[in-house]
Amino acid sequence: MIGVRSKIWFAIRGSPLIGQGRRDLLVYIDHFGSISAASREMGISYRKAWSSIQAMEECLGKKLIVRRRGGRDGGTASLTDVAKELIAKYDRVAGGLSELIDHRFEEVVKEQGKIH
Amino acid sequence: MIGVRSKIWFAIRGSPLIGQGRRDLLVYIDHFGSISAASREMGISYRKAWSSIQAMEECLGKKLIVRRRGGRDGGTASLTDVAKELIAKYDRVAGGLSELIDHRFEEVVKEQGKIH
DNA sequence: GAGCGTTATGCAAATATGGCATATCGAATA
DNA sequence: TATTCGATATGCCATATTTGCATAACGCTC
Repeated sequence: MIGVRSKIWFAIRGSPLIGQGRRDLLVYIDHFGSISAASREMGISYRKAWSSIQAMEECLGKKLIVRRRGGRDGGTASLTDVAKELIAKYDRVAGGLSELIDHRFEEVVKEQGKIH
Repeated sequence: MIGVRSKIWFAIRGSPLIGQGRRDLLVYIDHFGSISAASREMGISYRKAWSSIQAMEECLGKKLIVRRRGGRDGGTASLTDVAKELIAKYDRVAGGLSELIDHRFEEVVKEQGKIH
């Protein structure tokens, strides 16, 4: 019935840089080679994906995506080294945390009380 | 420059029940004896505090605050046992987590890389 | 029953979010 | 060099969420 949820994100001067959703977006772009394919696979609009990338790059002040317009396939996108480093660091900080929190939660909630 | 932030909250059927902000609000109400004094001390509007309480009670289906209107002081508010139990359980799940995350973050960020 | 400060709530303004439509681009192809 | 294609890029608007303002309702005290 009652459950626990959590979010973790990097921020610069209070503005969000990257969280789980944006991290996933970067990974998808890396895998599919374009922003549009990545957003399609994730089930989000291209507009949203593009806005997320824009926000990340503006926040960090560095390019995360190499964009190429034109070509037979219309264009492609790939990650910069900075983006790959960002993903790796985020994963190392956030990794396993939700499992840890879930475990703590089970310990606490299985006790007697008015809340179940 | 770059930092890490996190949130943890309890939810019921996807809708948020309690997070750090609402937890603090309950503690302030317990301490000051009224919703209005609590919101004043927290620097939030009474409207926001009231809405938060409403949302929590509706989500959980149990009363968290005993409200009394009228009287010399205009009215008072205090916590039910359910509210106290909720605070205690939240604290035991969320307690120390931000320190743990901060520690992990320092470990990761102090390494060499393009991101500082 | 008048006064007081609280609880309670409608409503509008401000802000954030998300989708639609369309312009723009440039390598490949003919 | 002109056409084609699918991707990138972006303005605009509808919707949802958040926030604050104003005010009503309450009931104990005096």
